[in-house]
Amino acid sequence: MPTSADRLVRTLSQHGLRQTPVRRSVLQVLADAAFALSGSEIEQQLPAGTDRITLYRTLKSFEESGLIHRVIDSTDVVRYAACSIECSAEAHFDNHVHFKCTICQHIYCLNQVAIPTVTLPAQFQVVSRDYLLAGVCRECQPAV
Amino acid sequence: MPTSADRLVRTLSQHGLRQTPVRRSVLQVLADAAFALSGSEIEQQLPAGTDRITLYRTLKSFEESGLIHRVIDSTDVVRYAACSIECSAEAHFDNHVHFKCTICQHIYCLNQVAIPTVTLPAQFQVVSRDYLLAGVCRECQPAV
DNA sequence: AATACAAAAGTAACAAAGTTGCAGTTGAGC
DNA sequence: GCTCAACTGCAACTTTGTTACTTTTGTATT
Ligand SMILES: [Mn+2]
Ligand SMILES: [Mn+2]
Ligand SMILES: [Zn+2]
Ligand SMILES: [Zn+2]
Repeated sequence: MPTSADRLVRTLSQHGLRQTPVRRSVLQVLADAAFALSGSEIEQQLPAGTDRITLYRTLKSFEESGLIHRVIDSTDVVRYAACSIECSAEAHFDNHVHFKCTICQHIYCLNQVAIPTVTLPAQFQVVSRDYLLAGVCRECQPAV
Repeated sequence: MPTSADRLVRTLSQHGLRQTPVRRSVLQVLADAAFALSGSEIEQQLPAGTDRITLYRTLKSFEESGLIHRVIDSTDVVRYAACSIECSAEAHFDNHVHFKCTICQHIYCLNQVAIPTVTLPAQFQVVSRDYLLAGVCRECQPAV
């Protein structure tokens, strides 16, 4: 059976990326994360001394290669989550809704909830969609 | 008939905000804007010498008072647009879709297009929604 | 296994965006 | 016209991200 490390190696090579310690660590962190993470949140979970600039470059190439996707927020902080299906450098298929809890601040990928479409005024040509909900998550509901 | 300046004064006082030169200028800029503007874009349109810190504080209180709303983006830049209907400190009613053109980078408020709702897994309680489309706008369509 | 080379990492310097603390100024109600 | 909380202006700082350049390394080839 393939180990977790095997899977990392395969994912990187399938997307044409070289195997390096930083890349394996970053991918591991994002694959294990239950929520979308910001640059500094990822940095905190990496081996001490990992270079911040290299991290940003890694996130950029992961996003371009279709390993991760950006999760937007009503703040100025960009977060990332691992893509769950077969995204590639050619196209992302992350057509799902995101949910941000206003209590714990966690951002969930609701992979099972597709973004509904809208009808637009003529002449607007849509290429991608983002749908962000804010509210109170499962964990933060007041006790019944 | 009420002038543009009269309207600014009324809007500020209706939301319980004091009349100051900076506030009038910032509100004017956002009311005149066809697109959502970032902090520095607003700054460029203000009288020279207007303090950047005061601008940020003004945007914060305008947002809290319901004069303007945040427009999110897939970048780390926060933009603002004037609220079109009667939002207040108690509640915003900006339930419309936004559209970002990948050519001209302008972000339109599609005030006439309501955000469609989605059905969520149990226990997620929704408080607000954001819906951002990206693509090519009217102005940037290739010639026919 | 050694070689070659592009890709990635590391380092430093920098820039943009936003925040905090505090002193001074002013709008609006009395 | 006083009064004072609200607002402004300034300095210093933090966080996030970028650019330019040199060194190291992963991988394909011999
Ligand atoms: Mn997601
Ligand atoms: Mn809007
Ligand atoms: Zn929560
Ligand atoms: Zn355009």
